[in-house]
Amino acid sequence: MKLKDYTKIDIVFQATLNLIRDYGFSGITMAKIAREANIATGTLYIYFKNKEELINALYQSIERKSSMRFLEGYDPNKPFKIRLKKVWVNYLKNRIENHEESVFMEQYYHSPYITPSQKKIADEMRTPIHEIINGGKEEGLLNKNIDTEMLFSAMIGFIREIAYEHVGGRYILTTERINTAFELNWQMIKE
Amino acid sequence: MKLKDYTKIDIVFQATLNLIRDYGFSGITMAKIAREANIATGTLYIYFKNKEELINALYQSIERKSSMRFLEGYDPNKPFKIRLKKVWVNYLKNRIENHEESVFMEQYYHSPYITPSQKKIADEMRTPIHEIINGGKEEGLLNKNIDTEMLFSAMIGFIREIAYEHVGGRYILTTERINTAFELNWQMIKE
Amino acid sequence: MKLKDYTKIDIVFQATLNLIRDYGFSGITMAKIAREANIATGTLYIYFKNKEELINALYQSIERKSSMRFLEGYDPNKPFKIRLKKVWVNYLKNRIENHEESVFMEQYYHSPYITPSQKKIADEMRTPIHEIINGGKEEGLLNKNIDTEMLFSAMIGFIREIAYEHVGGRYILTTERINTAFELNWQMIKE
Amino acid sequence: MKLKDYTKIDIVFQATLNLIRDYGFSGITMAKIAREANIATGTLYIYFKNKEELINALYQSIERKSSMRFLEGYDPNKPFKIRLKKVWVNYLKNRIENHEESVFMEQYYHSPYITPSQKKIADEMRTPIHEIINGGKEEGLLNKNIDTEMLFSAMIGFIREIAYEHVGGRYILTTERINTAFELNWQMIKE
DNA sequence: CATGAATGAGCATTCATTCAT
DNA sequence: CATGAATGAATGCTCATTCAT
Repeated sequence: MKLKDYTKIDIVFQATLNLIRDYGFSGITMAKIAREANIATGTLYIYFKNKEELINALYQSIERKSSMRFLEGYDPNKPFKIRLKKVWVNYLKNRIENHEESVFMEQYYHSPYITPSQKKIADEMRTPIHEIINGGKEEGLLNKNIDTEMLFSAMIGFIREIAYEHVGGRYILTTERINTAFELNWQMIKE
Repeated sequence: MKLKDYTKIDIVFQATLNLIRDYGFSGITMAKIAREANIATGTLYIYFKNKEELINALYQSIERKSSMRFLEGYDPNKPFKIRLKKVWVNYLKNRIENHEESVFMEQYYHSPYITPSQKKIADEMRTPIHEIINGGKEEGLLNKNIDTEMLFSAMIGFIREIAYEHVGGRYILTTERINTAFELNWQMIKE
Repeated sequence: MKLKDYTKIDIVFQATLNLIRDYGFSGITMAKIAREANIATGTLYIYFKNKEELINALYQSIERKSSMRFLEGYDPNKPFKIRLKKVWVNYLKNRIENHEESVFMEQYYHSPYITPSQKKIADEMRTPIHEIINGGKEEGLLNKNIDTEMLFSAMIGFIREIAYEHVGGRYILTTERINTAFELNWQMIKE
Repeated sequence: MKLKDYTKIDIVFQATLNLIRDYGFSGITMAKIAREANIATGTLYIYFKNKEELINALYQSIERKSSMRFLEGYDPNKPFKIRLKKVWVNYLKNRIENHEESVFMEQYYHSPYITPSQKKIADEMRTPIHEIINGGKEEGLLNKNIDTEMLFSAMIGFIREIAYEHVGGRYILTTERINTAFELNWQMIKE
């Protein structure tokens, strides 16, 4: 018997992301996904009950992968600013190197596919970084008078924006510029 | 010559935005738009050659309207920080009060409907604010060593983020919080 | 505006019956129905929400039509045997002249399309004839010792069977044979 | 040579009948049959070339089995009426106890699966009973003036009808009612 | 033999667009 | 202008059949 080939799932995910990159979220069809993944349409339905489940599974896969990337190389013993910069740069790199995924995530959030429970999970994804910020406040390094949500938004929003500028070719990020950006952000949130 | 009923066009635009808010970009159909606007599907094709043109016209309408909103109450004679805050708050208010429009704009940017020429126009929409920033630099009030694009991103990204948090009900903005946020941003970019 | 053309519904019904006659109940598809009716597939969905509703509407239409045919030319003032023969012959003629409808009805009864409520309605369709039989019992013309259901079955089953034989070309009914058949049935049920 | 596992074929047949009972003729798929029979879809194709052959084989199996059941306990030495009643009751019992088979047979007869040659075989299945009737005529016990086909129809149609009523729960048959029914039929056809 | 993953033609249904009124 | 019925290509999905293991 031919065994289920689970690597096919990743091929399908990548095919879907490619199509979203090229045609947008509303341009994807099961037939296009199958063609891009070099499988038959029917095969898609072996691995996913329907289109909705494919999209949702892709979302969860990306969420899991990017969550892991945020903490890559994170060393809890290093000083706070070093640790924060690590996460900050990881997040920026993730948005740049996996730009299609980021685009997908944002479009998914405003699509009919997302369910309230998944929306909640997406929202909760932020808590690990909130905790890092709170840790910084406790160490007396971050401004305790500013709500964590606001400090978080200041960083996340900035990163998102410069990542988009970079990917769009309007403002290419160099190591120097990345360092500058982080310092700018640091000035903003530090005590 | 009798002019076309432009009010009806606005009704169609609003209907489309409502649907995108409720069902997402990929959930809209010409039939749904017509029903939501209380007209016949055929009537849509009197005002718009096809779906693509409807979407594009909606985009341009929103762009025009929001550009105007940015400079509402802007007084070139006021001091720089006042002027900047005016634009800053206008931008924030626009994102909150016309959230559907903002969602549409971002989804449109990643849809098959946008053309390269419109993408360019969308990108150029940023120049007025760039100019304000450059004015601030010339007055010696903003950090000249930081690229305008970066200062711009720091502001725009932050605003976008807290607007989303507010609309999503996760971090409700009060006048006080808005003031705090602007001051935070100001600390970041000022000389 | 082009008005809804309700004669189209009958054309669709006839097309469906033709297909069931030629390919059987399990051989019908919406595309085939549309082609046979000389309309576009999409048009079917203007008149029927989906395939199930089309089938159900066809069922109800046939039921209504055949109910009417049973009592055609029925004169309540005529003697009982004459009246019974009228209904008996009407039923036989209906099964022969509208054989496709009869085949459809029986297949429908054993299909996934029928709902319990419609099954009940189908069952209740028998009551008018039950009442005629009961009338005959009261007049002392039919055997009171035999359950109405049984007398009913004896007639209906016989008619059904000879109608099938006739349509299948195995035993062609002439007026004489029909008369003989009715007399046979009458001998069976009379007092 | 090892014989194919004929038990498995019977399991498949039973599974198919179950599904037809529950979902109707148009609701059966090879996958459902396989699942109901607790085997893999591929296995079905070891025993049957394709779906059509499976259906046809099921038909022939049922035909063979029910033919045998008609003459169960039939004793050619018994008096005619006893012999006729034996066959009559056997036929009734068969329709009741193997209701799914009966439903299948009738649906099959009006399906795209049946071939003209099989239709002929199905029609010829009636001859044994025709012969019994003719025997009765020769013994002077049945009405010679009535065509054998008509006498046959009067019996078969009646039995079919009361069997359906019984299975449908509308008119439950007891031994007494069965006896009454046979006597009714006998009155109708006897000399 | 047995399995069930893989296939792709075919199905029910939707939807942008046209057209008769 | 306005309508909504009509169209048929396209979509999501199913299913008989094949095939690698």
